[in-house]
Amino acid sequence: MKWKIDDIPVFVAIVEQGGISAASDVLGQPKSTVSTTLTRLEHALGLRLVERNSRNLRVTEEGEVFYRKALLILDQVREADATAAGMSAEPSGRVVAAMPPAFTQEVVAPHIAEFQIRFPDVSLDLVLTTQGIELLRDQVDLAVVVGPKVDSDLISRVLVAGPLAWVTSPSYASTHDLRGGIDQIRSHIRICEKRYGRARMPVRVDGVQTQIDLSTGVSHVNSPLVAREAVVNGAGVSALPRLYLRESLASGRLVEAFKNVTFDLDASVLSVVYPHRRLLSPRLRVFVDFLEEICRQR
Amino acid sequence: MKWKIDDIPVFVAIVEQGGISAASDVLGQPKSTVSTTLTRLEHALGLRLVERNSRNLRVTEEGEVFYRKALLILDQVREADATAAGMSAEPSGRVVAAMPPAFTQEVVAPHIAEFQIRFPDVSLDLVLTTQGIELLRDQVDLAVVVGPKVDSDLISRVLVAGPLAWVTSPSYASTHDLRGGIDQIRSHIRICEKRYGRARMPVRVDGVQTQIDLSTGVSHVNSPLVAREAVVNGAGVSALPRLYLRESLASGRLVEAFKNVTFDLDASVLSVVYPHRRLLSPRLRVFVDFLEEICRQR
DNA sequence: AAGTAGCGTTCAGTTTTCTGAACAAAGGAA
DNA sequence: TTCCTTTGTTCAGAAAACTGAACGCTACTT
Repeated sequence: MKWKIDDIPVFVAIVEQGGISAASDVLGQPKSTVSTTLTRLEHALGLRLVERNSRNLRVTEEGEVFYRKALLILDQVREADATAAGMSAEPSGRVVAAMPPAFTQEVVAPHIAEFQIRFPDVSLDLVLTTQGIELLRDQVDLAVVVGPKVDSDLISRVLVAGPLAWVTSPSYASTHDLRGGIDQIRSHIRICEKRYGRARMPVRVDGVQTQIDLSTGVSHVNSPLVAREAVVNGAGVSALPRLYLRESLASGRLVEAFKNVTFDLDASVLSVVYPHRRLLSPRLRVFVDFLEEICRQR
Repeated sequence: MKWKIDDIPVFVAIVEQGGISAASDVLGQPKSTVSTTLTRLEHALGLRLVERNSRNLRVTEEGEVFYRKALLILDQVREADATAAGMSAEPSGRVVAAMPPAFTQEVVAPHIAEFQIRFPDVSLDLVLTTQGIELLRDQVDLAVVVGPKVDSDLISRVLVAGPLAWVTSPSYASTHDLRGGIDQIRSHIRICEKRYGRARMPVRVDGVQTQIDLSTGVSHVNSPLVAREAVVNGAGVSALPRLYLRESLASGRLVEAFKNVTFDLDASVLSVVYPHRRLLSPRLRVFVDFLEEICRQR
């Protein structure tokens, strides 16, 4: 096929307007462009579509037949254009998001209903994952990941950045002496999240930089919620992101401990990563905004 | 609408082949062209159609929707292309031809049935006219005209070129002395076609160039058939194109006279004129060929 | 861990298309 | 018959698109 589909609207305009000058007015193109376009189409098709001189124009029989076919093409083109316009104008469709289980259960789940009310045409496909995510390979739209992700291709926006807090159950606190130096403090820590379970975890004790061993003899789990439940049930003291502690502290199920032992800022960071800032579809944009909003509220 | 319809086949190939390199192989285009074309389409639509890196490609949800619309466009494009290919390959449709009445009745009419058998999909619309023809103004495809028509725009092919012949009825010849000089000859000419009715019609008498007055005292008519019938019925001698004399001479209804008085060659010329040599539709081409053939046979 | 093949993207030079200006032609008005 | 207006066409310069070459990246192989 040697003809250009983009010549179709020009040909249709010539036929319908009855002339090249009139067609150029309607198309908003110079008449030399319109004239040359018609000539090119006729040569590519090997058909004389229009007989014309400076005063008369006559659509040939072949031109009439091709014109009707051209109208069908334009019908479909307008349909596609309208569909594309609709897609880029309002949020609809499915968002596939990979997120950590704890974050999803504790932070996102309570707000899903409200998101659905606001954006009825957007469906969520939430993929709880504990492995590293690659958007393209894993065929997901976006991901919430631990850390301030920096990637040359991806856009990263920090959702949560804050310190950890030491917590224990009231009963544990009332039956144990939580005072003392680093060694005494260390003896109370029996479980913590795996990501913090380092042999030399940097902390400040009374403002003085030091390190604490959260590796040897401390149980690890890759879920802040499980660590939290263990502590609620008497498993000593643990350091957890404040993100997951709001309700437990408010209800008194947990109490803060070791207030003189603090972590550096941003020990607990979660980011949302997605491929582009430009041409981000409306539904992705609103979901990212939604995640930012619910994290800001905590 | 800011996107190019010609980008559609490229987009469809990328989706169906699952990659830009594979699509470029199928399309026969450089991969830089394919890559740039996709990028341009996405920006024009304001939609990310395809997520991709050097190893993975994923069609977005918007891309899937637009792809289905694109398939509908391509369906119509293929339909139009096939229709155009059919039109340029075999003769069909209507030919509108303006021709002189005598020529049509005497030369063309006897062969119309045979043309219709050979080209069943071609219909003829024969316009008998005695006025000058302008193809575009009069909305006709071609015309048979008197003379070796030369026009900057039109193609002209001579159908008939030959001398006139002097004829009379046998009874006239047997009751009149047709011998003598130019003046005696002149006295027998009482009717001729208007186009030859000139005061100084060049002829050769016994090979010697001279002129004969066919204007004064000679009846004129713009039909060779009417002049012929008049002569058959005793109206003296007339000069007529051989084109119209074949049956009459063969049957003995007319006999030749003044064999020593001849006209210059090409006194009687008919040409077919049509707009173009290139891009001549098949049905016009076969009709022109048909006219040439039936004239050649006479 | 290092090397390799093949992917998609980008850039600068080449090619193609677009178009303003000028021209020839047609038809209407004077 | 002459003049004028508006048409469609053509050409040369400008603008846009194409593309070969080079590059960075990814995943597989050694």
